[in-house]
Amino acid sequence: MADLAQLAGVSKITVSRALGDSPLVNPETRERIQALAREHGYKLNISARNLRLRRSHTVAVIVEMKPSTDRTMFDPYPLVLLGGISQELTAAGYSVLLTTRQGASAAAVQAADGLILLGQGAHQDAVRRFDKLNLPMVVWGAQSASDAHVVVGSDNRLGGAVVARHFIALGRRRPVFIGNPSHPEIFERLNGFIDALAVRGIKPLLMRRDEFTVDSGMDAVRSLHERKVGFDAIFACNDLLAMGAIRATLDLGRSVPADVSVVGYDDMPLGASFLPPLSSVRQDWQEGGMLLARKVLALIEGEPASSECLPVSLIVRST
Amino acid sequence: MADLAQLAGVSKITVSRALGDSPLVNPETRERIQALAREHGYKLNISARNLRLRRSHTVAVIVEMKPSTDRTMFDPYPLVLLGGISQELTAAGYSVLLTTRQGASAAAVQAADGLILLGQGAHQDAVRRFDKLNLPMVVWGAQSASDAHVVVGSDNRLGGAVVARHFIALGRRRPVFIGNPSHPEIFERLNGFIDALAVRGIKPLLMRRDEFTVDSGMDAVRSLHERKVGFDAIFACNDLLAMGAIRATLDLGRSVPADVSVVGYDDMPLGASFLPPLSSVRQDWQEGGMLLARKVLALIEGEPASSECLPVSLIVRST
DNA sequence: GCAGTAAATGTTATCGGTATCAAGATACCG
DNA sequence: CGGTATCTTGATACCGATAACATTTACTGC
Repeated sequence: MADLAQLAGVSKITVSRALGDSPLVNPETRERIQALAREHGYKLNISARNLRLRRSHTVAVIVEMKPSTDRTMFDPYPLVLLGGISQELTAAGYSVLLTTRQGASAAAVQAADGLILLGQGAHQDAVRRFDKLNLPMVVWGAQSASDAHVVVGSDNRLGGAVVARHFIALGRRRPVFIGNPSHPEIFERLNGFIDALAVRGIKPLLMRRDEFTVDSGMDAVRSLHERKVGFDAIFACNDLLAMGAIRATLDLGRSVPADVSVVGYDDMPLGASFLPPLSSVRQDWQEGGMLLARKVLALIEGEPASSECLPVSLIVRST
Repeated sequence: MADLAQLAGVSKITVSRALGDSPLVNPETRERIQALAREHGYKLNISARNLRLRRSHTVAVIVEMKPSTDRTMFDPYPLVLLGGISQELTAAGYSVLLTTRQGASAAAVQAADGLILLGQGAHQDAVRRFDKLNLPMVVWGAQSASDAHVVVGSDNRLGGAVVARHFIALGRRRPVFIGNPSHPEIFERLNGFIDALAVRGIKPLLMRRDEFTVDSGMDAVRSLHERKVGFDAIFACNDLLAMGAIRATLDLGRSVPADVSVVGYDDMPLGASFLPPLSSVRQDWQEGGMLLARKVLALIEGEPASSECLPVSLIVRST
């Protein structure tokens, strides 16, 4: 910048102002300097600017990424969140620093202006850990009573309830829940499910399954059959599990949806093409991501931001 | 840091060295200073360090993200690339700055030490654009003759050839290719397919389909049927297309694989659970990501790095 | 006892921008 | 014509770290 100043015959600060489109500089001077900058391929040193402004215009997004078949944030679906976040932050002139839990100690995270945490961890441990950084922070996941921070998530409790009511309307009496309720989100779905069924005095059966795969879903239904447990409705907390459950049910010679109703969760694109087309609870990840981004930005600007729960909708197809 | 220095009764530079575990400071002093730093919650200012060291320890990853049903880098599968990249960079103490094409003008990208470009764009336009930044750059995608930069990609040509040989071994005579060859990678697959078939004097039929979805695959096969075109093998350049193709084929009353062989691409997890279990070409995205990361790191360190082509393997299941 | 060496710490300059305040030039007012 | 407001530009300091070189201290061997 000093060189550029000399070339233009002005001072550094004038160059700085010219490049920043400050109204303080004479339009002619500005044009001249900007032209010179382009011509010489001048590029601003972002680190220097960050230092001076005490702002990095960067938000760190921390994902939980375990190399396992367990439900990870790097699985296809929650990732759309990232798309929403990225879109919104970019529009506001911010950058996204992508980090994993392990890598979050990497220096650059500290330089971020804000933090978005995807998945608060089994026991909020992640939340506590990053709270120490003392940065504006927004968390994606299930809300809990004791939240000191801003949480954005979809209404898992409602998701469970909607499915329960659907089953009730169909006259189902022996519903089964398949999934792993040790994930806070899943736990909420289960609770919503249970509570809404309780209104009619129905108690669902919990089939705990840790893996969110087709095979796991098939296995769950086979296991029900072996144990000679009757059931006429299945709420799988993920579409893959639902697909597996449907397949196993059909294999057992029972009809879906005549004998057994099945509803999945996430409404993944493939679900509509599944045979039979899968009914599922849809949550708008994209919108969730955008909301997360807007909330951090607000916090960064010193404005208040509140937790928020996104609605979900039941997509009824053929199961 | 100045405050910390005063607290410890030493100079700033000693603090800097102590926190950096420099062997130049007395171990006792170091301990004392580090303890003080922890106690007072001191955090290094990364921007200042970046400025001084002229290094950000950050690599920008630029993805192509269009909000469309077209094959985007934000689709589930290529995203595993990001996992590999992230893992490797994190291990090396680097951070990942995630950017989209549009957002790549965002300041922070310039501060990166290196660039990873996922998808070089229809006509290498993206490559040229980011070349101007004059940063160490590595590109994921298909190699072309005129590459001035480092390209890492899986061997799409081999992928096509492997499928062709598979069909030949099965005695197939009328193969069809479904996909959109305007993507460089797909174009390579098609070429490998064509060339390997040519050895036996077989010419495949190209069914151009722009969307990589189940519906699109079904549509392709129906269209073949309507036009009364005979076929006994289908190579779909993506698993979803393959699934759709299989479904439509079965709907037409023909058997898979007795009448028609079908092979997909990507070997997505769901493929194995599909009915019938899908044969597919597998590429190791994770490994690709790690390789990309290692190459940029090498370039950043001033070491040479060469383009590389990852092997693929045909997973034969039941189709 | 003293030169010589190693260990520990300090002084100063610097990375490349921007905020603050000051100042010169020009226009406008009564 | 002095005084004030506006426009444009500049000098200086500063953001918070580290590199290079300087200095002090302790210890060694003869």
